[in-house]
Amino acid sequence: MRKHKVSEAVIRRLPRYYRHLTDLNQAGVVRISSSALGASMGLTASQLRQDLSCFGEFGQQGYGYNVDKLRGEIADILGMNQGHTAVILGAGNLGRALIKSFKFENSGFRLNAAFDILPEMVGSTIGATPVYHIDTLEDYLAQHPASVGILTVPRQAAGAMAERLVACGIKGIWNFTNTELNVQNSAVRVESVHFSDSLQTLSYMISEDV
Amino acid sequence: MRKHKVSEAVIRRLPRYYRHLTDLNQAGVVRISSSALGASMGLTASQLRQDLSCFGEFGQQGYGYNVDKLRGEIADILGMNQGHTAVILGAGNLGRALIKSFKFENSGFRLNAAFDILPEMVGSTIGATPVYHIDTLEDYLAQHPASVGILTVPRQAAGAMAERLVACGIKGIWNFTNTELNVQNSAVRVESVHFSDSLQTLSYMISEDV
DNA sequence: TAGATTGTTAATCGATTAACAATC
DNA sequence: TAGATTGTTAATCGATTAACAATC
Repeated sequence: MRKHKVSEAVIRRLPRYYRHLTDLNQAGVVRISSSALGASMGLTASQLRQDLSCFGEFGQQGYGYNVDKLRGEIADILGMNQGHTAVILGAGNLGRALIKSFKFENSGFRLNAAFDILPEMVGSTIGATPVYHIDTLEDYLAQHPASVGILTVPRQAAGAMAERLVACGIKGIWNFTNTELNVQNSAVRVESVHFSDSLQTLSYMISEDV
Repeated sequence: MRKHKVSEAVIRRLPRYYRHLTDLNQAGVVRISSSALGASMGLTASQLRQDLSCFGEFGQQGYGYNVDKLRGEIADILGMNQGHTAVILGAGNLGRALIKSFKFENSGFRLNAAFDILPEMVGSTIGATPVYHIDTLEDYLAQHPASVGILTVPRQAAGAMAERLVACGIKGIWNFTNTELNVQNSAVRVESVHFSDSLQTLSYMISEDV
């Protein structure tokens, strides 16, 4: 499906396309042109067509794109239909918020289990997610392989936990700790959500010139 | 301080520089060259020097950069010393996690208040942050202007809440709702944290070609 | 059919990298 | 002083935009 190496800029726009197409779909819109979709997203029609052309031909001359079909294609491209699974390490405030509120299914994931170290957490259930002791991580993953490990542990624990996940054969790490993880195994992909980077960027944008 | 229009790519690297310099500082490193810092971050020395040159001259030939001084300069550039304040709208799971765990001070912010609609939340205190009823938002902000409004409300409420914040003269919105906010007032900057975009990007990276 | 809109090739623009004189 | 490393100018590379033949 991927014709050649796709640039990161393109990849990071795919989830946005998917989000807008989902909205359009729910609003009952059946077809849309590249110029209409682009305009609503602040992109040129050219860019949108160029982006999609990395993966195939999804439109029809004179008509545009079928919203539902294109949405499905992008879901496929993003790997949302590959039955990915996840485990989360750290059931602190942020971990619990993700477990309780984040819709993993909407991104094609199933959250299998959480791991923590606190006796009062271990053995409990958050939503439908069981919490196990972090000592049992290796045993658990050997039985139930996961695609992604989510890191919501304290900063100091991040490196060690990442290593253990990699050793367990995880494919990707979704990193919420405020560190740059240096994962040796280059087959393992790391995607970080850095709250402070985001807030500081906003800070720059609203600040007075010094 | 800013010589000309600085590209977004450069701006988004600044918080990373700041983070690495903070780590170096805490590790007791006093000076660093552009090539050493670049290498540790996966950037070329050229890029790093080019980036910094947008804002001034912070290094010394034959020596490199003083870690602590450069860290301070970047903090200034990011507006971290401008006494920014924030209020948070929505004290649900994610809102509470941010209130309890996110170190606003480390990014130069003070979180003044939270707003929610639930009777059992209103009047309480989370950490040191008081929770008020959302109906009192306008009154409160008139008394205590805030630089940034943080949106951790449900998706459906996002648009209306954004409008109210803008009407109150907020400068920026830190958006955690899974929507693209269409803020009319172009002076108001929106910075979004889209969890699902991030996870879907990771999904793409770990997925098999279709 | 005529109008609309695609996918793609070529042109432009911007960002990254390389090179080097200046100098600590 | 000699070696190291900066800030900046020029060269390269990549991403975005424009243009257009193909065709629904």
